Amino acid sequence: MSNVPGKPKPKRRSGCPVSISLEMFGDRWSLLVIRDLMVRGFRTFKDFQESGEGIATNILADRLRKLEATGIITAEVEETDGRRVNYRLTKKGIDLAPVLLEVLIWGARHEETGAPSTLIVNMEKNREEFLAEVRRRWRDRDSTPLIPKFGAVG
Amino acid sequence: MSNVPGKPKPKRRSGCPVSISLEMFGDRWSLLVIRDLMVRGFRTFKDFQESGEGIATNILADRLRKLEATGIITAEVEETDGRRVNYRLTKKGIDLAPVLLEVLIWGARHEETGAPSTLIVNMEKNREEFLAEVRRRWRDRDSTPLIPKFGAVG
DNA sequence: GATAATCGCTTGCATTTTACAAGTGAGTTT
DNA sequence: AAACTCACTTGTAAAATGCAAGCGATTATC
Repeated sequence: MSNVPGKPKPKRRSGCPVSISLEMFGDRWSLLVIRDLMVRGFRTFKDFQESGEGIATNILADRLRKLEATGIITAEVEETDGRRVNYRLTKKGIDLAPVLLEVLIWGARHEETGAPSTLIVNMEKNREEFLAEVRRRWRDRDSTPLIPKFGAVG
Repeated sequence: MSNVPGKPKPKRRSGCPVSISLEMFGDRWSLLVIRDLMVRGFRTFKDFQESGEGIATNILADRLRKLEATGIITAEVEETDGRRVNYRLTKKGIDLAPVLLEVLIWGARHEETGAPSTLIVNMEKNREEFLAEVRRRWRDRDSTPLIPKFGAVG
């Protein structure tokens, strides 16, 4: 399964894990979709559309397709309603929880965000606890929101 | 220093720290520049150009400008050579180390990368130690590379 | 059982961003 | 002062994004 020499197929910029990761979710939207699946209990296309960030439907469809292609999420039609497609994080996807948590902490610390500082301080102090809860909810398919939709800044 | 009410300046998509963070470095290149400043000892425009990832010079110039504008890096002309501009991470910039580390670990775990697995396992086990070294090097302005340039996959 | 909603998209088009190649000007070396 | 290095800028084509509208397959309502 290794690259046979002479095959000019290197679509990757480099072998660096950071670079390879960024090729999968290094854009303005992918991590937001993952965030919503992870801590807001989103499951459907419509959920994302109405998330308030204002993602265009074609971009959303494109991102969902790509995230599925890279094995970060799965998509399956709901049994009880054939219109609905349920998106879920895979193990690979839920493993992005530490990344998301660090991004969240960094943003909250260095920018004026809508997140209450007490909540952030709490998450910083109890990183592992927070991550454990995220993972538990994923295992249990528990879709009740863990983190609220932060309001506007100020 | 707070936003005066009535000013219609909300260019931000939402108050979520993740969203705000992504507006600053959520693209294919910014985190690579930060990575190179952080663990490869890069300092100049030319360093980035030759990093092997193949960033175009206009994009690089744009990213450096934006990262400076958001306070993640600083740029100053070298005293001993007026042609050279030295880029450095600010405190805000070095605080992205945990984000980068988690992205690195995730990529190495879930994709076939050029990073030796022993190195990754080691970093996973000693996250804090690794971060402490990154911070020490930043404080001391120690530019010797901490992590090598990973080769192609395979 | 026809009609109207809902859901998850797709399509067309204008705008923005990116990629690629070449060039420029300030500063330095020879 | 000629050649060279460095950090960009400029022009142009290609690709990605944003926006509005539409569409086909369900499902709910009358």
